Parts: sequence; C-alpha cells; structure tokens
Amino acid sequence: MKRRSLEKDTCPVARSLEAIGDTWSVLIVREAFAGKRRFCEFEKSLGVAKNILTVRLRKLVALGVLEQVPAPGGGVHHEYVLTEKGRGLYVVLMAIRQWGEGCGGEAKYVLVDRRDRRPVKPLAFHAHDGRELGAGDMELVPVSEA
Amino acid sequence: MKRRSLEKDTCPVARSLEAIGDTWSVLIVREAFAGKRRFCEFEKSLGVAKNILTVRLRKLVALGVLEQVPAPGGGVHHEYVLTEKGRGLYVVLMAIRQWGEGCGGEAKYVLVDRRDRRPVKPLAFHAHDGRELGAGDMELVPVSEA
DNA sequence: CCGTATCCATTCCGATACTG
DNA sequence: CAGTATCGGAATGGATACGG
Repeated sequence: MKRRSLEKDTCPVARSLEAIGDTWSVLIVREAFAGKRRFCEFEKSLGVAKNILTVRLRKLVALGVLEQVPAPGGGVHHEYVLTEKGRGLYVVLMAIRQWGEGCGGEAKYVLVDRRDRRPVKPLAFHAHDGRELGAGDMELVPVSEA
Repeated sequence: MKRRSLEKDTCPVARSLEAIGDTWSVLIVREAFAGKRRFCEFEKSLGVAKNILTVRLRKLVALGVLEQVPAPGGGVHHEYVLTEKGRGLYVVLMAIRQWGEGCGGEAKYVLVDRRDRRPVKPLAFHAHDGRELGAGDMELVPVSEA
C-alpha cells in the first residue's frame, strides 16, 4: 500500500527523515557542501539519472534545504544553493561521516578549525557543569520530566 | 534497473548511508536507544509490518549495528541490542533530531544527563584549544593538508 | 512471541529519447 | 545545459495467513 508519510510524526527524527531519509538527497546535500551548485555538476559527480535528480532537487527546494538563485553570470540558468536550514545539516553530515570512518575505511578528509587549521575534536555532549558525556551517560526523556 | 550499492563507495558518508540511509533502520536504531529490545516492541512502537521489520533487523545485525543476545530471563527468545558500533550512531541521531527541532515543530523529548537529570548542551565541535566551534567555523580539507 | 511465506499495489531507479 | 516524457524492472511497503 501507500508508503506512510512522516511529515506529521511527532518525533523530530522521523520528520527530519522526510527530508534526509533518502539516500540521494543526502548525497546531493553533501555535494552542495562541497561547492556544487548546478544541475550538471550534481549529475556528473553523483552519476544520478536526470529525472531522479530533478525530483530530488525539487523536493529539497520545497523543503527549504536548497533554494534556486539566478545564475551569477546573469545567464539564463539558475543554481541550487544551500539555505540557512540546509547549512544546518552540516553537523548531521559530519556525524554520519565520522561514524562511517570509525567503522572501517580510512578517512579521506578531516575536519579542521578554520582559524588554526588544526583538526577539531569529535563532537560531544557537555553537561551543565562542563563534564563531557558519552553516549551511555545520557538518555532521552519526555520534556515534562526534565 | 538495479539500485546501486554504496558499499564500495570511497566516501564514508555514502557508505554509512548503506546502513542508515533507510528510514526504517534509523527509526529502529532510535527505538533501540530508547530501550526497545524485542521484536514485538519495535513492531508496536513503529507500527511497521513484521516482514519489513524482520528484514531490517537482519540487515542491522549483518552490518554490526545490532546484535542478537540470548534473552535475559533464559527464555527461548533473544533480544536485539546495540553494539558498540551501533551506539556510535548516537551523535548521528542527535544531530538529526536537533536539526528537525530547529526547523519548526516543538521538541517532545529532551536529552538529559543521567547523573543529574539536567538537560545537556547541544552537540558541538571543539577546537584543540577548547574553543567551541559552530558549523561555519569549520571546513573539510584533504587529510594531507591538515 | 517471533518470525516466515505469499500476494499485491506503490514507488523508485536507471536508461533512453526528446526539447528549448 | 537543464530539464521533460516515458518505460520496464526492481525494490519496497503493507496486509494477511501460517508455523514453531
């Protein structure tokens, strides 16, 4: 039957998946962070079929992750650039990337601090008193209990 | 035609998507973090069809995200628990969750420190000197340049 | 309880051809 | 270049029935 939509789901993870639960969409966002802006650039670097790319780009634009802007050269074409919301996906991409690197396969890229060009520490959570917490130190509870 | 496999992709993001590029898998992992362990628990909380759940659980086990352990009560059933690799997905889930929360829709859950039950600070990157960095403060560069 | 086995509708993906 | 149109095959999702 029809695939269930997650738009109305109360869980923010589920709702996010409506946008990035799809493989091509994530890869397109990754390319966007890598500086790709044009239809043919995405097409070539991802090797995705045009019709699929068209649909995905449209979806990402509709969701506010990408936006179409007029071509810089004043040409007839437009480009796809990340919105503020789309740029917020950076940490998501980095989290996915670091997870993938940690499990076999060597790192091809490393995340560095723009100021001193030195690698940054992997992301982490911090308690209110400054302690650093591992995954096992935290849990998810209803807002009412916090 | 056949859907392309991402297992051999050189990009760690793409490879990770082989495991978590699928909506149900992400939701299952989310439930696992929420303490769900048994087939019927996942089934009920997600409302997913049994056959699909079976396939997804098998895939997650095959990928080393979950593992089957004998039932605690010594019963005939087993349970699905997150492996070390699976627990590494915590930051990914949290990144996705926070992105979803930041874009409309109020939070239903909050992440708290197990020790003092107080909310933890959102995830962040930290430079080598302890400064906290936002997404805009970092960039991805080839390993050779770092 | 924990699956397995079918069945069917829907969706998706890739290829190709075509257009302005 | 940037799509649109169409097509066939594959995968997916859901329902249901059945079994140890």
